[in-house]
Amino acid sequence: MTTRRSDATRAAILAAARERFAADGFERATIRSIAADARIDPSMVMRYYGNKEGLFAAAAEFDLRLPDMAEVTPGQAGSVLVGHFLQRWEGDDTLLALLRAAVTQEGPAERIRAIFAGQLGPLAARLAPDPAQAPVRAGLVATQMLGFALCRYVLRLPPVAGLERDEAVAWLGPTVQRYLTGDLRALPRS
Amino acid sequence: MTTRRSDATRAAILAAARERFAADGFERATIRSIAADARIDPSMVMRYYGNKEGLFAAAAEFDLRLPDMAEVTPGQAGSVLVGHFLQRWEGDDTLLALLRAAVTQEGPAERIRAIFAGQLGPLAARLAPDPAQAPVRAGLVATQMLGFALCRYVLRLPPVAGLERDEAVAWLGPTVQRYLTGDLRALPRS
DNA sequence: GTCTATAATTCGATAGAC
DNA sequence: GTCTATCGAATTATAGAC
Repeated sequence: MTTRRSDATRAAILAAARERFAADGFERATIRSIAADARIDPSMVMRYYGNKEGLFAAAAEFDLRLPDMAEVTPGQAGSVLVGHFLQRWEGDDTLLALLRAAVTQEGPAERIRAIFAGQLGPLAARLAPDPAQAPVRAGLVATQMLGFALCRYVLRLPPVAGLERDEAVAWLGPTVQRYLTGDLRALPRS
Repeated sequence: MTTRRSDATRAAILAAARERFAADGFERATIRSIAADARIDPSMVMRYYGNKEGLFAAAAEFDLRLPDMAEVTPGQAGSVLVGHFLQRWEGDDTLLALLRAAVTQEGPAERIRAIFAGQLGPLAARLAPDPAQAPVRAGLVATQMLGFALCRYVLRLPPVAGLERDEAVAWLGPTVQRYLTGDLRALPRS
């Protein structure tokens, strides 16, 4: 029994949940509104996912799908990564839902920590001059990428929200590159 | 009548509000809990601030107190600014309250936009090679500083939360420096 | 100024018919 | 599987006594 008759309904619920959680955050997104969007009864949500936290957990499964850096020139890793992040962020509501929820809920915060440590960490470990620095380097990349997403998609700071994608890559790429592979003592030319 | 007998009470309410909003976010921080912390009756909060939004607005007044960069070598602006931000963030709950609330409330989001545009923008205008680029440069600085605060104080990503202040300045300083004064085409050495 | 009492909503969650 | 009805809890906000 790999497929159930209710799979379509469950998928509709998750899609609506991702949209609502992304747009409103965890508290303000209500089970009632999610059910209305999915055109099903609110009690179905409880039946399938137990409670609101269970629904969020199911809706917030996420894979960064980081590109294989084997075919990328080491010096281009920063730009490639920034471009990938922007694409990943704009094509899917999940990261936005996760970010909005993580600010007030411990569960989603832990999920974000797991995603960045578990998926970005290994990439940093392969690129960093000293593998022992990988966690810090991955963390620094997270500060810049999450900060950019925060300002662009959540706070909508006009100058940041208005950047074209290639402008964003041009500005953030070197930053991420330095966090991944740069020497702490090698300061950029002013 | 520049002072009122109720000023002490009002100040106690605002201090408690900042703590609760910073720790719990806008929705989960309740007027009841804030009043309990301030050891006054919940109805006093309504009397003084009208409603929950009015209370938040009063509690979230904030001045970045950016240092006068006149006495700083232009090349040190990034590090000085990063150090100042960290200090400002750790000594006051207001920015944390503002960030947590801004993720789900439009009012606080607008407040953050105003703070960064109105206070960081002018500084960027004086330091940027081309004043026309000042808004974008200030916005980029915001992405890095807010992203760092998000990862360190809200999400508590271990590698970021564990950084010493001077380590943070050493990593972020050059990034902010480049956003403020760097040439887009001058990439840092890898 | 301060407090009690309560109105008015809203929401998560449950019980149970069909 | 689907829906109705509703419970129980929590919250903002108001009215009014003292």
